[in-house]
Amino acid sequence: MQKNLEPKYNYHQVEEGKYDHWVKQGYFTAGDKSKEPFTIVIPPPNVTGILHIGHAWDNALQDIISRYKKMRGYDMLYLPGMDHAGIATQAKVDARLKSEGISRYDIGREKFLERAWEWKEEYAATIRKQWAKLGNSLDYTRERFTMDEGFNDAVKHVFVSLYNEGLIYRGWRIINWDPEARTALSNIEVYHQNIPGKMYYFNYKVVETEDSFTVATTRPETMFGDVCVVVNPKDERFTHLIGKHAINPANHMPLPIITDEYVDVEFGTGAMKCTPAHDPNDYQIAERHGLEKPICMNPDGTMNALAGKYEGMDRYECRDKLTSDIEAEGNLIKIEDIEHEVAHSERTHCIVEPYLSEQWFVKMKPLAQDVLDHQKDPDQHIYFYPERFERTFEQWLENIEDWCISRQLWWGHRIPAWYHKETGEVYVGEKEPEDIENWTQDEDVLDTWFSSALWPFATLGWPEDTEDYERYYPTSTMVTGYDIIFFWVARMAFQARHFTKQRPFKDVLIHGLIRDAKGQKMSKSLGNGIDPMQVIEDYGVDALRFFLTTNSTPGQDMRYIPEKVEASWNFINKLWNASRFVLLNLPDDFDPKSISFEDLTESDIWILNKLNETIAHVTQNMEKYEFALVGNELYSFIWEDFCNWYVELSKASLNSDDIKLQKSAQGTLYICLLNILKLLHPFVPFVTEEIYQTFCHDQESLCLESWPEVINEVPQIDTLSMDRLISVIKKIREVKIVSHLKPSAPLDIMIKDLDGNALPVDPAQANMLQRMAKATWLDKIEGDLAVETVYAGTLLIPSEELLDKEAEIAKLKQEEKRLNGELARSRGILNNPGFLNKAPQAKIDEEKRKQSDYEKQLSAVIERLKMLDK
RNA sequence: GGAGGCUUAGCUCAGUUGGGAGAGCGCACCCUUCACAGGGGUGAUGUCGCAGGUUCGAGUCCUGUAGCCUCCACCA
Repeated sequence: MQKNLEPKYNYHQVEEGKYDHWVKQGYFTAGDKSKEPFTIVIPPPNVTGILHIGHAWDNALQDIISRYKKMRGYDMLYLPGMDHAGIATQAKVDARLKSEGISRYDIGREKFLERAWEWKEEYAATIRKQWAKLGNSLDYTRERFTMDEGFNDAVKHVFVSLYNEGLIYRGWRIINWDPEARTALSNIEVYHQNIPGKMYYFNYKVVETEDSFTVATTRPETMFGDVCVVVNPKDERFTHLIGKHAINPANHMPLPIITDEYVDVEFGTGAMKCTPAHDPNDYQIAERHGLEKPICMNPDGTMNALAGKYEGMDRYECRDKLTSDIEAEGNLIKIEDIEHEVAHSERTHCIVEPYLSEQWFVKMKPLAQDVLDHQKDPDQHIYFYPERFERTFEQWLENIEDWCISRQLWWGHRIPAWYHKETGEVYVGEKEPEDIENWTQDEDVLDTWFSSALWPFATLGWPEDTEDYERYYPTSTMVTGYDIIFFWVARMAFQARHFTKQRPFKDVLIHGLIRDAKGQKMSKSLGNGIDPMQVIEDYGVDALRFFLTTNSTPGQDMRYIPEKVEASWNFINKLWNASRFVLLNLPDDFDPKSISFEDLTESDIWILNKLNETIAHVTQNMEKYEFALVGNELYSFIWEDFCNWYVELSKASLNSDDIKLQKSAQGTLYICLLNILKLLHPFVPFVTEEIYQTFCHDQESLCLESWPEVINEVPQIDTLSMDRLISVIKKIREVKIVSHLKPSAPLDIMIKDLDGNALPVDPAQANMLQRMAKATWLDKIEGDLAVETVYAGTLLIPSEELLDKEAEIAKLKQEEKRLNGELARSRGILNNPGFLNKAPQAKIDEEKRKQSDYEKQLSAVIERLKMLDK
């Protein structure tokens, strides 16, 4: 059944058709009840567009864990799905409508939603294609969407329950208002950016006296919503004015002058204007003093009737006009250029307006506290990798404020609240009121993250008590970026805690952001984004996956560097060629069952021990999500130990006439390759499957193989003698270069230990020396091309005729210097009573051995130098 | 104003309980029958940001400090 691999690694050909086949065969479908479940839910991508390279990274990590766990014998569920992404998708659909010359208001809510669903279907199809390209081992029989029927029920259930428990309420609060999207935002949907601005100083005249004083503001347009002027009660500069009134320079209305501890005497002029409807601090002051909270702006950021002649003007236009009008009246004192932190909308990037409005909120303190309390329970603790993000997570929960969950959008879960048309009574329920004609439903929808927060359990059928929910929940590992710990991870944590009484996942593996080669964040405006589909086109998906998952440590950002993707490609190419070598050297009737561990050569045993070591280390690090370490170890085992050493060494056996030698090399090559394929499969599933299919295999697919375990039949050896051989070979190569000999020039050698005794070389070793270094072993030095090597040291002595004397002396001097340095260090330690008293005995012995080796090597070097001096 | 990360070879980064500084790429020189020239071989290159401390011993632990970066935070 055996066939050979194509001479060239062609990733297009290798990847072709495999994924569809895997899906069709049901390899990714969970449900084997005989096994223990392991669950990963995909962080649902937004249906706003296509996947970017950050998704490719995120998914590659999940897929590696999934494939690994499946091989480890788990009933693996990797659950796919997508997020409706309320505000983002609505903006995209709006833009599409705009390109057709219409607005959503022209077509109305129903029609708009139809268009949004069209959009969703279109992009969902694209995303599925991209998942396929990436090779994600997703169970499509369980795919979910945050607005599918079951999910809608879950959302309603959660909303109604929290409302009935008093954990959701509706009220007037200062919220972040996005005037462009015309919706409320939660605190974490805004970001603060330091931008240049101006501080305006205005003259306020006092009504009752001839006094006047200065008030500073950055937002003059809000002066139409001012209700008072506030000073600190302890501020003696203003004591005589307290209780009097000042004229608002904007509208000439008198404002009471009051006191409040909040005012900072040091800041500004010490006198602060108070706009309760447009500033959260001012709102607090107004609450304390029982003041009105007039709103002076419209939802679109224009001024309302309160602004008088400025009504209808944009907020910034009003700011300028008003300022010049005040200046004309002689009440502008100065304008200062300043830099300040201003809140911007994450979505539209416009400046967010603190705005008094009636919204729905989740009362967060008790929910957050519940999570924090359970972090103390090891069985309910959510473990972050790396651990430091636990602090980020917990500190955020400790300082949490109520969550504004209503959004003035159409695309999303409509709030299940109705208002009675006559009585104004509020009804909240999963089903609409029976006498629906008397009620009006709340126009708003819920924050997207309100539904995303239910993802790990609602996707499994909750609130129904389904079989999947019973079996696969709580989930095992969540993989996501540090940028959405607050948006998503924390919210899943408290919703899960509250509704399922469990943590939503045991582990959270955090990764960073992927940046461009210069370290800049990828963004549309910079045009420095990398399309993963293009990378796959250029290098193949396996190279992309290997690059993405082995080049960074957990939680750390990574740069996209094309040369590193190329390096990954080269590695895969190396694997391909090594596999070709193995296949070319296995006989047609090769039977893995005939492999015997009885007649292995020293080099066979050496590489199999290396393999065992690799299996053990890789498995340990896979469990710790240390994929970069795994990558490094596999890379050096495969390229260095297996390809550069063992494959070359094996040629001696393969080409010999001894059937036993041939067989043991063949068996060893087979075992190594099979295990290499298994170890690499989670990282590079396509190429490993292609190779696996090409030679004798037990399973119909590598996807069904089990993870390698340490092979106990391999004889344990001290690898010292192979290491000795390797160091001798390296030395011979070195002396040939120093002596300007061709690598292929034959050389006779004698090997001595440090005490000058000739070491025996067995026929196998002689064979290897012949093969790897074109050297033969001699009983004694004779002829022109003879060298002797001193093992365990680094000295290799070519005969005089061979060598470049100058170069040899220079090299020996350098060696002498190094050895003296090492000896000084070694003696220093061994003369230190502290070391002798406190260090472990093994360390002391090791150091003594080193010292004696150094001494022997040094005397050999010195002796050699003396000889050359003659 | 809080919190965290980074600083190791020319570049990008590893370095898992403290015990002789690593990889990839790049660089120099050599090598094309025998899996692979997108390959093989040999080699050069580091005051591990700086200063203290703990320790017999610190790239690794502690304290301080500089530079770069990120997150959180309501200062008019």
